[in-house]
Amino acid sequence: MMSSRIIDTRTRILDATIHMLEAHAGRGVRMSDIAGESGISRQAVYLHFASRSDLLVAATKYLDEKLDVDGRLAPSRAATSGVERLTLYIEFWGNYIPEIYGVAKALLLAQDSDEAAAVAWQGRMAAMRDGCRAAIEALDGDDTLASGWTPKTATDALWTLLLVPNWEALTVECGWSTKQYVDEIKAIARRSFVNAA
Amino acid sequence: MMSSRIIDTRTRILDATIHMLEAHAGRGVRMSDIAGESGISRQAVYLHFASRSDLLVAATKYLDEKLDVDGRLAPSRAATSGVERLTLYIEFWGNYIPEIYGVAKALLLAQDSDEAAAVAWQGRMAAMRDGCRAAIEALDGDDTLASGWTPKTATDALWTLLLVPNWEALTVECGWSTKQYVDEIKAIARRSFVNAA
DNA sequence: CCAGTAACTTGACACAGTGTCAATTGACAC
DNA sequence: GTGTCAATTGACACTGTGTCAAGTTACTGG
Repeated sequence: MMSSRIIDTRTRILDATIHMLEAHAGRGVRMSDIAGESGISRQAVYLHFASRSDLLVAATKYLDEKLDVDGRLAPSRAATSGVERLTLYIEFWGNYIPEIYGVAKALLLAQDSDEAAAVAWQGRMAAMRDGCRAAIEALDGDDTLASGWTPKTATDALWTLLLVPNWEALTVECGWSTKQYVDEIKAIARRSFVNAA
Repeated sequence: MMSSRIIDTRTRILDATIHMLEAHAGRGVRMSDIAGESGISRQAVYLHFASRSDLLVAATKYLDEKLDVDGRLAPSRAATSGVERLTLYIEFWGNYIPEIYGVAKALLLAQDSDEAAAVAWQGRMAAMRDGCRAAIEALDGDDTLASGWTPKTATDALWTLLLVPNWEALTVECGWSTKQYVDEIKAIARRSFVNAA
């Protein structure tokens, strides 16, 4: 079979990409580094991915599948109240970020030179926003959305709160554990978005 | 006097840098673009700044002076209560970000290739953190710091809340006005950090 | 077993951007 | 007028991305 070897190499490149980005926090990883880690020549990478950003985008998609993003989202989707949904969504995302951090950071930094990377990152963040919207709308449906918010503005604010740079600041810079991060963000979100009533 | 022309050119480069970065949101601005905008040759820029990151760092310092960052900080420093200090600091910083956004973003993106840029940005953010700490300590001194926080964790959280990417998300991506941003961040901060008592 | 095909290798090169160097020009100061 | 220093010009080294062409290896199907 011809495709098995193709897929194999492709997968090896993706695994190597993720490994390198994870190890170097997404900074300063070159195509030649990834090729070396994959055990193939630099040029051969281009037989599978058109460009660096193409590879980065594919790596994020691959990671989402590998980490079973849909499976992990199931608990929050099954929540029976708005508050529960909000809590479980933060729980999911807060524990997910550390696993995608390297790739996310690389995509974030590639925005400088590369328009395609910027678009791809925005797309990935739009998906995360859907989860935020669902949680806020669940709150709104329960009449437990704190006063002063519209569903749109509350979604904006929750989405922003959960952005990767915030996780980065609190854990990498301030030395918080992921558990601390999750707990505090939950507390801030509850105080900000959930009506006391 | 010989130094007047030197300073003049240096200043022209800094103004051109800020102008270009502002106009292009900090993305894809090259040394040759800055030189062109300054009306000098690309190589001449290196007579005044050792490297691109050196120029970016100098531009942020120059901007801080030009925008009179100390003068703008005076109101929050003169606050007579912790709550007032918190509010006025958010007011200051929230209105300051849009003016430094281009340069800030460029420095942020330069982190990829450049270690010096990363260090410089962290230094600038450390300065912003001092303002956060002062506000939190003022709250703590008034016994109005919300329960569940230590001064350290509250400073971490407030500092993170005020980071540039959050302003970027809410204004650039979500379409909020700066006034909206300032008001909502104030509300979130008050609900999160100020004791109801 | 042999022919063909597809992945991969190697070496070369184009291109963009940063940073350096040397020789030259031009202005201003003493 | 002569020296000094900013700035110019042209050339070049270096890094990283992306492309191309020619050759090699390995598997596949007749």
